[in-house]
Amino acid sequence: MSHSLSKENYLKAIFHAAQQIKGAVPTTAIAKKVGAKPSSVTDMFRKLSAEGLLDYQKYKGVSLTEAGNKAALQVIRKHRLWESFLVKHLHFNWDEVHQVAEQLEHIQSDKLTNELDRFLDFPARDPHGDPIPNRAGYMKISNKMLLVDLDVDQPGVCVGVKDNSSEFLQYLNKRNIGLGTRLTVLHHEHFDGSLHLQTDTSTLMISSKIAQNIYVNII
Amino acid sequence: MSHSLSKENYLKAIFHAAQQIKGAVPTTAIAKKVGAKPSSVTDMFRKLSAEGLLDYQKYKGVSLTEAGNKAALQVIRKHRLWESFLVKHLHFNWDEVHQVAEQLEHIQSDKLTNELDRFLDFPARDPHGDPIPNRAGYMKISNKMLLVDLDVDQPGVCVGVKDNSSEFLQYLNKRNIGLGTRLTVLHHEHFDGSLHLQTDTSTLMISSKIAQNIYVNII
DNA sequence: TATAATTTTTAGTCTTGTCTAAAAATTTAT
DNA sequence: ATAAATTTTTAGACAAGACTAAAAATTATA
Repeated sequence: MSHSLSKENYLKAIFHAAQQIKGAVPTTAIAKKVGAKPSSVTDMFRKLSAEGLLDYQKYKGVSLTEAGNKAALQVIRKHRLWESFLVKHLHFNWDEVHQVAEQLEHIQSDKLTNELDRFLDFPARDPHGDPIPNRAGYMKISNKMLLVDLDVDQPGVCVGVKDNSSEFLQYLNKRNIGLGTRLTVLHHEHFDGSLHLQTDTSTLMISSKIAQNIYVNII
Repeated sequence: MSHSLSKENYLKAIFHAAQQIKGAVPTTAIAKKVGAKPSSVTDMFRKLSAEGLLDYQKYKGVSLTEAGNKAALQVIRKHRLWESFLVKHLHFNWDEVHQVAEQLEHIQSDKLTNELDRFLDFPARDPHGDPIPNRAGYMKISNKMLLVDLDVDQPGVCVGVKDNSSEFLQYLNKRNIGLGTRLTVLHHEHFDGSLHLQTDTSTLMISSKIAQNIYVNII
């Protein structure tokens, strides 16, 4: 019932990739996510497939079986709970938690995970706004949209980010954008796609690339 | 500066063994502790020696270098801090923490370790009464003694255990013996070495073997 | 102090997870 | 529809950490 660190990383990567892509997840997509060569990924696809965690068809790609999906969600649950703990109790910033949570997510102890969940008072979301699966593996999907798709003059609130890299998060820190920040798009620049924003405290300009990595909900 | 999980386990095992034995630590002692065959231990001795963490002399055994000692203490620090966290905040009993702490002690993040230490308010001892090294690796040695060596009618207080196995700790739970329990030896049975004890709430009899695994301080 | 018993090391093998280089399949472009 | 480009797989190798079996060194015994 328990999988190696490496296998858990593959399952997690496949889970995340499957949410962005339509059909089966191709070898190269996972190679990029886990930082391995495609040939290594093929090997691992075969192993996980033999364990009943993946459906794998040569040259087509993979998808998670129900068992694989469940395993991936448990890893994601742990990752997000630990991130929450680090920010809430250990003075970590949202741009510092990822690297440590990548380690902590592999600790095997149901009691630890569930007690941590209780200790944090069963948080619904992690410090990046991502939903935390409950102990049954259930995670509600939210109907958030990308800032770049928000209509002009339609007020929104930042509820998450697509890119969790510390570079991106630190950029947002500098611009005073975080979870809960209210934003209104004042103007879309046709020429380069950049956006002029109004926040509660100031106006600012951000590039289209940035706006493609910020999730908002309409208020 | 950072070592593999397996290497950290060897360093820790050597540290603990060195405290019980006089001179160099022999291959077999470590084989037992880490659960590996002596030939594997020899291999690892060589590797750690090449990294400057051990002094190794063929057929003689090993001792920790200053670097090795420091590395071992950092692992022990993390182990004991995590045990403290599990008991204090996550409803773990002292007989349940070891297995999980064995995993958590390998997480690499100085910020995590030091913030955890602060969060716990810089505890001096873990749930078994063992001292926790500070961030500089300094750990004060205590002048505790074994219960079996306590004089008759000399009141003492339980300050730790030598055997951390859950079997032993659960045995103590059943007998209502824990950290802080006050004990007085009423009588030493000559025939089998067993002890008759007086606690605050009752009198009980324990075997010599048990008394050899309980540390006490004189009150 | 020889000889026996034990401990330690050596030599060779295995598994996991990775790699490179080359072959095969698929997709894209002409 | 065929050639070119890309993706994926195969084949063979390697490092870490462990194992078994056998050899060598040490320690204990008679």
